[in-house]
Amino acid sequence: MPELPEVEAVRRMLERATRGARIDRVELRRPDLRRPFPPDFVSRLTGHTIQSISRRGKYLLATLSSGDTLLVHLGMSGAFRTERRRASSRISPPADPHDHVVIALSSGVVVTFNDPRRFGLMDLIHANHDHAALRGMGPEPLDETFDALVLARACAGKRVAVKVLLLDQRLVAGVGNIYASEALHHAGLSPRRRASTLATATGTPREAAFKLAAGIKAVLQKAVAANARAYESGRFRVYEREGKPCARRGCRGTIRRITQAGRSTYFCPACQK
DNA sequence: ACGCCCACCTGGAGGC
DNA sequence: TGCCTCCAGGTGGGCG
Repeated sequence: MPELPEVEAVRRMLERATRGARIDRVELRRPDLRRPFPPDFVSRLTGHTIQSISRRGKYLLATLSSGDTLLVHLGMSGAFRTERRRASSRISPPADPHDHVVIALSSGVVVTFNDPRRFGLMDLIHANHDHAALRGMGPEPLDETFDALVLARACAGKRVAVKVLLLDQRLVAGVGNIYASEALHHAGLSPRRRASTLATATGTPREAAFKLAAGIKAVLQKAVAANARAYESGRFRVYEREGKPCARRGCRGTIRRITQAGRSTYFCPACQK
């Protein structure tokens, strides 16, 4: 469940479950996810302590006592679960064929990474180095560094539909297909609108840029506060609500689904202009 | 640089 | 029951 709010919920869970514990054992059940694990992956994790878990966009970063950072992306279907180690076995049994990585901690907690589609990613970043995946990533949408001005500058001159541009992690980090639709609905903007219409030619924000920046912050903030439980409860305003009435107060529109850049977009033609 | 398309991989849902 | 097609929340490479 991997857009910013879902990744943030995973971060909180992992931080509670792993912080301060030493990695006693790492088991790779296959040689790769989306890409192969680095050759020294297991040895560079084993014996080191997890100091903190942070997040950048949709990436999780575990800072280790060695100075290395474990980088994780959940892809489309990646998930972590944690459990107390069984007294009888050193490591949890291979219950699921998609349990690809099993990490046993000194605390007795076992962390398992499960990912059926295997679009996930794990890599190690050496101390004081950066990583190609994080280079060029846009600002955190919930930081003050992200606002209408930043958004407008990124939109200026772009002919692409604004919804498609929102999926570009170089513009803003962590927005995916669900929250792109939700943010545009919140802002009352059509997903089909050209990105360039949010800014003047020189990148000065128009009214729509203020609305969209606020919409992105509002939907993400709300989802983070709810610990990203909206997906399970189906509590979105437009996402997967094709044919249902628009949830906006006073709007009599019906939610439509269209395809943009090969992905589903949901919106209300009546109140999103 | 930009915008578009496709591939990566598995599983679930729905049609016939 | 089975077989087919389509769809899914992400990313990145390649093409014109």
